[in-house]
Amino acid sequence: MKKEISLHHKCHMNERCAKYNTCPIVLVHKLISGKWKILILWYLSSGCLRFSEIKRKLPDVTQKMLTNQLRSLEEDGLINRTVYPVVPPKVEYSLTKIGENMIPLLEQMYSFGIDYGKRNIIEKK
Amino acid sequence: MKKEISLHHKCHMNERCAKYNTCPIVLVHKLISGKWKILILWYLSSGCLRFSEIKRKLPDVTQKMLTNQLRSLEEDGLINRTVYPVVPPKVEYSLTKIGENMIPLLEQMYSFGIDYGKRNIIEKK
DNA sequence: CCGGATCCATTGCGATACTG
DNA sequence: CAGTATCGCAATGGATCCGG
Repeated sequence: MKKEISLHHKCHMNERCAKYNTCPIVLVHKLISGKWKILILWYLSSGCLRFSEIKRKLPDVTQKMLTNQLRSLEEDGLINRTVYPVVPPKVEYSLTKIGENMIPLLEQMYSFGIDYGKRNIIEKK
Repeated sequence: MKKEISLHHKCHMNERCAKYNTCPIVLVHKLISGKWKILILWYLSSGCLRFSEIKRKLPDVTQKMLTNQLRSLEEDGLINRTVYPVVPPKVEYSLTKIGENMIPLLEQMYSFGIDYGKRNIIEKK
């Protein structure tokens, strides 16, 4: 652990992370720091969902914004978008192969969330 | 793994994640989805840094935005802000105990970033 | 009906200048 | 050095319309 930290402690100055633009953590940051991306990926980690189903799970997001986020995730190769030419229209979203690799990360976020919630109760927030 | 997924596949509908506002992943999302939070936490995971040092590592962030993000992280109990009453002013930031619990998560993001980068090279992007 | 595109009103953010 | 203050623009939300 200590050793792992030492490998990046001079981020932007060592061989693994020589430049800001090629730093892996900067890359991940760009992928998931969209306003709703983590939640979208999380919901899709259980299986594919329709547009309206995702929207229902995200009460605070506007339709336009959700469309933007889904398009961005699609461009980054994290989710698939499947359009069924039926009436009424049906569009399904699912994780790509690469997107599925993010599931352990999402699971760990979930665990941290539980831990964080407990600590904040203890520390009376 | 499959079992773990089954525990949240009805997120917002089961006992662990009954409501949007109490869902652990929503909580984590609020903590780290700020425009620069992941990167700030990552840089601080190697040790405390001064305001100007963080700024130097983030060429694209404005001073105002960096201040906002640091204040928000402080409010959420993820980082400490230490002011030294000297001239010129000196302010240091570091992870709190809770913030340190996020380091494994950040390490996993870093690993995913490396993996994602490799795959995109292979798939000629 | 569903997914998405369009038109404004509002908010947030960046650039710059200024201060303790 | 580490912020605040101010202003103008770009991103965002809400309502509406559209096409299948």
